[in-house]
Amino acid sequence: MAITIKDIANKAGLSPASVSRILTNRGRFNEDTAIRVRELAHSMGYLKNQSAADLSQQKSRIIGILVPIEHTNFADEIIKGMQNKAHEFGYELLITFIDVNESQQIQTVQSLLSRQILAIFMLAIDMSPAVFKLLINSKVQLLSISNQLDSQIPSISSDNYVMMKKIVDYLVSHGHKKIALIGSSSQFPIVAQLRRQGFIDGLAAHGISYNPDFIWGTTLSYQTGLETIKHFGLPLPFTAAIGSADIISIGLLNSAKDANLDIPNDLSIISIDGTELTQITRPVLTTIQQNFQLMGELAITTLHENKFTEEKVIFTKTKIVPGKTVAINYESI
Amino acid sequence: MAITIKDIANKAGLSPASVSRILTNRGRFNEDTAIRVRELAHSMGYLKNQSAADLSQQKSRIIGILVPIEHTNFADEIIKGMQNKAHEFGYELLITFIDVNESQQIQTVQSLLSRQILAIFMLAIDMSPAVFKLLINSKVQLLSISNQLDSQIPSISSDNYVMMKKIVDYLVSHGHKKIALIGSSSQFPIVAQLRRQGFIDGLAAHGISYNPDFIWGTTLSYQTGLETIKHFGLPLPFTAAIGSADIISIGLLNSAKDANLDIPNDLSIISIDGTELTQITRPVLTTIQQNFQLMGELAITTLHENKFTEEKVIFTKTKIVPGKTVAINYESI
DNA sequence: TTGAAAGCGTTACCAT
DNA sequence: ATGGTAACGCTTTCAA
Repeated sequence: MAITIKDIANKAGLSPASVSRILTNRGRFNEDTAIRVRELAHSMGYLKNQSAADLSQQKSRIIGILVPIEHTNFADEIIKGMQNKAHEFGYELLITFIDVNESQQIQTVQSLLSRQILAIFMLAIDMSPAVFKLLINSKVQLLSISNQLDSQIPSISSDNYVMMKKIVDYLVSHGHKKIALIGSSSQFPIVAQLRRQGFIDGLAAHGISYNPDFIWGTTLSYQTGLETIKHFGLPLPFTAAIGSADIISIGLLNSAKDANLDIPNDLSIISIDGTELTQITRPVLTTIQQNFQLMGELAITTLHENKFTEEKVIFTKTKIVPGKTVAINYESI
Repeated sequence: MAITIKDIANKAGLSPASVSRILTNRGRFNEDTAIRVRELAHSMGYLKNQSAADLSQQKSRIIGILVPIEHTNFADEIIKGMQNKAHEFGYELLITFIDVNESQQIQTVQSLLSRQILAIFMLAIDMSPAVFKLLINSKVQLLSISNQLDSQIPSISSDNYVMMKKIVDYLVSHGHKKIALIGSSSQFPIVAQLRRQGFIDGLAAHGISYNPDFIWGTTLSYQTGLETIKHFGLPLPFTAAIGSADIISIGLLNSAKDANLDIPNDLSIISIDGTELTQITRPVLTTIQQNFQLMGELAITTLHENKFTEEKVIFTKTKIVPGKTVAINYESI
């Protein structure tokens, strides 16, 4: 049987109430006895029973994190950012991987909900309607990170529309006019829509009308990148391509190599995300880097400061990190 | 206020005890009333308060997973395997990332321990002594995955000694006699020791005496791989190198490319782990693949069947997956 | 098959 | 500053 507050109270000649106040630093108590109690607790090897505390307080300090099981590597960076701040403010992160199986999703979410969770953060996830309903009804604080969902649910992400315009500006300033967007042609997530619109508007701002065929590929996968060259055939009808995720860009790079293309002279590539994965390719990828770690930190601090009622949509900055995969296109100049 | 068992009991004209028995499928009850109660619970939107249940039972179904924050990507595969089985048996996984900061490690472990956890699984982790002591004293079931610790603690991993001999056999059968081992020269983890010994004994079995200088690199990092060529200088004194982790092998591959070496003709590379990362390089890496997903599944099933008292060390099989980075070394034939 | 009641460990209110 | 005690929601033993 483990040591309880009662045991400490007995040994200290105090009531459980006092010990509780001291150990949680709540309410009034004498600092001298406090020192004694803390000492005692430590020497007796006391460990708080968090279930009892949660039950008593009808709430916990747990934040549930939903991560897609096929998670892109940037999820780790977001979690890292959250972890830093969570530790600082005394939150616990309950990380759960969810897969596409809806019944499993529901079970997972319910098991989170049954612990009087403080909030649920969703990483790059598009919910199925059933799960969505479950979450909405649960009244816990929701937050979508690196993706935007319903406008009701607060989100932290990059401004995908603006980001895409920045990318187009960058490529156009390097002489590119025929540009492809790979991996953002699906209807969901909303991020894909925003990116498409930013892409189209970005081109239009330079007086370039976009070619619908150049928006291709539905999934953010290596395979999508790998199939790009084959899909369009040689010679490629564009001089630059935007990979909607690092793993796509790597696939694209590899398929270009397999087709004996010279990167960046035969094809310029710029990658969205800019995780460390982009540093291990040859040539090193030019990217627009999202600040995932900051997203994670903001998620926690904003929750902690209870700011989600005021700010529904929070953007973090992106920056272009030049690598060796974008060349100047002299032909069009 | 959320719906409780009492609310259901009232509405059903039963006692809380009966409702509890029905909802948990424990003890005896009338199947007809059971159907009614389950129906009622569902329609009222009942959600079990798990903290209360854990408190009452003085235990939980939570398994704590400790993952190094700089985790290699195979951690995801292990977790995936665990997740499958955990779902099947009704366990909850509480995944926590721990970093090198010891005080943070202690806090993390304590927060796990304060939830009457069922077991703690450690992924590729070497504990600091303080944390180790904490865990040992806690009496929870411990398990080390993909690493071996103290012989007291059960582990699931590949047989690193045998694996290394297999690698050596493979390289020798391809005509290599001068072989380097990159990234396993540190004292810890124990895995590194086992690999070194397997390497030395594997060579000895072929009558090759090993060159201590060829065991180089302490960390399992990209950087280690990247610095290998520079460290040894050109021409390389060996014809084949073993990367102790995929990320090392990729670094090695890149530094070889940067030095204008022709892989595999100027240098053969074989990588340990064989995660999907090895498929996105050019040329594709030859690897010895560990079965991480199976490790994860075995972790859960062995716990579930309470077999850890019988079997302390469980090995999963490894297999060589040929890529394009090992060539036959004709010179030595 | 069902119910009453005690108990899990902590917290918080109200007294003192 | 400290103590007594009810309460949190669920489980379990024992009795009916």
